[in-house]
Amino acid sequence: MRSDEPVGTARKPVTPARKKVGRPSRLSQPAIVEAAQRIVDTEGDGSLSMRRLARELSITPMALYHHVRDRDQLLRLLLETKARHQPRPTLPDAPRERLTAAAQLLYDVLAECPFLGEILTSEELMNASSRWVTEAVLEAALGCGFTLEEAVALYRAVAHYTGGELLIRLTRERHLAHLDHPPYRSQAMAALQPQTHPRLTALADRWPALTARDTHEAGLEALLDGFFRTLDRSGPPSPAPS
Amino acid sequence: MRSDEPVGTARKPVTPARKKVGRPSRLSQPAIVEAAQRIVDTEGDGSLSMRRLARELSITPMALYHHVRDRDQLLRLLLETKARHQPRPTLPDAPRERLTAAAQLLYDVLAECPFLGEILTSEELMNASSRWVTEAVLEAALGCGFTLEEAVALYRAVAHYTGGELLIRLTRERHLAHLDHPPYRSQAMAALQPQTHPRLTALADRWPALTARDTHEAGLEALLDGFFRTLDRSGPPSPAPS
DNA sequence: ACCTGAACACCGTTCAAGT
DNA sequence: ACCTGAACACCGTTCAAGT
Repeated sequence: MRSDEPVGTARKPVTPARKKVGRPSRLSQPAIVEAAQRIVDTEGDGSLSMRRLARELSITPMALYHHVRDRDQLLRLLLETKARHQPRPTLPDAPRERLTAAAQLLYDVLAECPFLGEILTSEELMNASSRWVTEAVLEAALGCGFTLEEAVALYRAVAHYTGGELLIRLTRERHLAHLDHPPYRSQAMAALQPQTHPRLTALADRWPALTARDTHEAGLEALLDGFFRTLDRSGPPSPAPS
Repeated sequence: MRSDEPVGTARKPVTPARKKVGRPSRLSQPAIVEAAQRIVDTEGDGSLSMRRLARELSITPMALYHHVRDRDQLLRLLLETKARHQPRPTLPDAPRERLTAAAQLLYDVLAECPFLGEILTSEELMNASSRWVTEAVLEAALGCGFTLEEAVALYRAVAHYTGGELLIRLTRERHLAHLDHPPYRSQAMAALQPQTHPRLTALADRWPALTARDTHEAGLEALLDGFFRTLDRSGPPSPAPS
């Protein structure tokens, strides 16, 4: 609920406490964002076009451009609004657990945004995501004893890992949904020659089961573990052997 | 060069050793893919549309659909061709170094594909990427003593991390290229309140420098380190404490 | 079998004009 | 200031017809 970020300002958001009481000029940035969210929820993010959105609001497509610079800005607005209204759980106090929870939070927040792939096509993940999640991860990392540089590097690694996982999973699900011909993977797997791809062919029939498992948490844990190893090395004595 | 995968088959690739000598019916899947690659190289992947491609080949857009099922297949074809022709360096023999090199290879191969984001919108990274890279990572992981399950989990974590990094970096660069208004990040950063976002505001001016650094290898190393830690725990005695 | 032409159902955005 | 209408320059793809 707190008004946390600007983002808006196509020209001027204005909204001067309402005109009087009559018609508050109908259109407003929040109203647009809300309508956009409605479309995404009911028809999927593939249906969210400026024209479709205008139709939803019963206005001309061009009217939108008075409250929003372009489609990119609309998508960012959408993600930020979502992130702002996301519940903010209290994180554990123990440093290591706090960091894990904060990193997991990034996943949870971003997972709410099926149009994430489109955002990525227009800006970085960190900008797109809500700043409070970033803040939580940095804070937790510093609390673990990482330096500023290390904390930022850690944040970025977590963001890349998380973003990659989500993008791949989301698009995979979307794709499988409306598919008539058998998934491309089956064909590709079936055509592998054992002599050039021994492990893949050996794995072929178990691959679907193996990749269906949710390994996000395990991978995240490994990633954080790896960063903690560098901490252990530099933290105690021993001035780095090699 | 070796013909490694099928992928093709819109209806039938045919190409019956050439008609005789006259005109080999002009259009062919390889020719289409090559033209597409030319467009991507010279005009960027944003320009690669079926219509633009048809213009490049001086044919009707619809003629393409005789050799390629749809735009999705064309993109996959493009990535596979690229991956197939990519040099295949000999990896080090030492297991750990071999795994690191194989994982790095995934990055190198995928980095060659600016249209990667579009592929992701249509299939998984592993399918899209060349199978030989996957094979190399699995082989290296097994050589390190991981089980099949662990090796697949490791591969997936590496793929997600790599995919996320590349997607974010690629789209960031593309975006910065044609940008008139100041990047969104500056605005967003400038508007942060110190009381709610103390570390981010403290970092604000150093952020560009910190995020410009290439931290891919460090993060990858950390991720692999983390997986090796689980190995150390289960490998020697001690039947898992908790 | 391979290709064309016309059409369908869309896009994001600019520009000039209305109130 | 806020919105409309018409237009520009595109998309991917289907369908019926030509050779």
